[in-house]
Amino acid sequence: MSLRVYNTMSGKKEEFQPLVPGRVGMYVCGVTVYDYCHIGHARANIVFDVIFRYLQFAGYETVYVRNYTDVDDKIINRANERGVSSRAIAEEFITAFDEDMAALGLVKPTYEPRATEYIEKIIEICAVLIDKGFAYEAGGDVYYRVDRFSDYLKLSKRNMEEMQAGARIAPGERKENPMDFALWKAAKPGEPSWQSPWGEGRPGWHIECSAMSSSLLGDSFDIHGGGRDLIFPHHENEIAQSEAASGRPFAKYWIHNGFVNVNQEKMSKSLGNFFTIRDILQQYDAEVVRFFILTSHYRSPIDFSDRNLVEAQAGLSRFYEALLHAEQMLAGATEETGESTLGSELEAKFREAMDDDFNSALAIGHLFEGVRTMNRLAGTKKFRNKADPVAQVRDLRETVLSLGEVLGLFNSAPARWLEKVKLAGLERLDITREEIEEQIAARLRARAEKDFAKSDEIRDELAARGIELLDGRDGTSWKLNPTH
RNA sequence: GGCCCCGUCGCCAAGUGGUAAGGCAGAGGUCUGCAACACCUUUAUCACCAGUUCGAAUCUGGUCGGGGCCUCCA
Repeated sequence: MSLRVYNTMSGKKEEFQPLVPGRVGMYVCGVTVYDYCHIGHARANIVFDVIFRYLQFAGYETVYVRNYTDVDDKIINRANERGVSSRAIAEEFITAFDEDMAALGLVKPTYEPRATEYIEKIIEICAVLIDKGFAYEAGGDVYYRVDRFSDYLKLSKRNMEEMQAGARIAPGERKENPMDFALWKAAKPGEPSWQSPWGEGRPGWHIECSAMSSSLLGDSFDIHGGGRDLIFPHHENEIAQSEAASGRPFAKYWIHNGFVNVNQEKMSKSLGNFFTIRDILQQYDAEVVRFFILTSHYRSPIDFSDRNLVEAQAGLSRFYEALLHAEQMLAGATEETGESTLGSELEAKFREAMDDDFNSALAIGHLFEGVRTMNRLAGTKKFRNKADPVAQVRDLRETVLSLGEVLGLFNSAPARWLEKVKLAGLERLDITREEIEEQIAARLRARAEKDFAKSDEIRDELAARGIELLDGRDGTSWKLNPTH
């Protein structure tokens, strides 16, 4: 089975064949660093984090580039509002971004370039484009001449006439055509600027990605990713710049992730349903957020809501509880001679799912089935003395863990993770662990005296407050009712 | 207006021609003092209509409903 990916350019799933066999170059548009990241950024970055991990797992030597846009109108505006330099704003939010991504458990890309580190390359591309007639200078600005690039709009499949009907030239711009876009902007007072053949100025938004991708991955590379909203104009313009400048095809596969809605509505500041990653991690475990995102296909829209997150937590807990149980059962196992093929069977299904355009939702479905098998085996009578079941549970546990690693899941020690989620939930329920333990002790006394009425009363009271008691061989433990 | 996407069990969500994965919730059972956990069993013909086909949730056309992009945006 080989990898197939959905390519926005063709609108179809295609056989994945990298330019150089066994190697992949992937460029993903990062963020403009002027504010904290929101749940939408979390999704995009988690999606490409998993694609990166899976490509490596599938044996591709992968170079992953994700940039920081650290010079931009929004950064400048924010800097002016606060009366600090735009560089200070950029630094502040690059640090915040790094913290957020680390909190979400993302691996580091191979390269994380900043636009301002590639000014020379940007100027070079602008000059080449002017040379070739694809761009022109006007009053210190440099614009891309859209009419000259016959493949323009091939990615977004839009219609030039229609687009022009609605396009306007903003005051101060000196465009030949309203559809032309800025490659270089003449400096205004107080703005960060660099010396160029056209005077002091700064790069436009799109050119930086052309500069960084060609510098780090070459003129042609395999995968270019980002959110759906970047298809037009950003990615369309990148294609126009890069292909016109190099005369060679730009990215081979275009991968775009779907949006995040909040309670069925588009997320926006005006609706007040705008959540930063920081907000969310106050309330939910990072792995729950990741799990939630990966249980839908990356191209589908997803709905961020309390109900959905609570469900995700219940699902992830099922994995950790099974992992914990398997660990405990294995700890006392005496048989070492059994055999198992269950792990490799599970891995084959997992690969098949992920090979089909990174279908993480299906892959997780297979993992759930693996968990059920594992639970069933570990629950058989005299389990510890049975050679094959012991080997099978051990095999499944290791496989679930290693495949989970590809998705960035199950990284925590099960007991610790379950404990952490439990304690976090307690704060919300307004009950302390001491209180619960006192109640458990009281109930145990009642049970010892066979006063089951009292015992049940205590249990029901706790249940009403969201705490479920579990009587086990080694005494009574408790857990939170996730749907309480 | 242009381009694009979606409508699968109470909820979430896979499935793009061969007769509907998985999770949550629910029901019955095993276990349990009774429960919970875990396990077993169980719950859909895929918005609607008309076509194509031996055969369609999957293809085509239409209807209804929802959403996105077209201005900065993951």
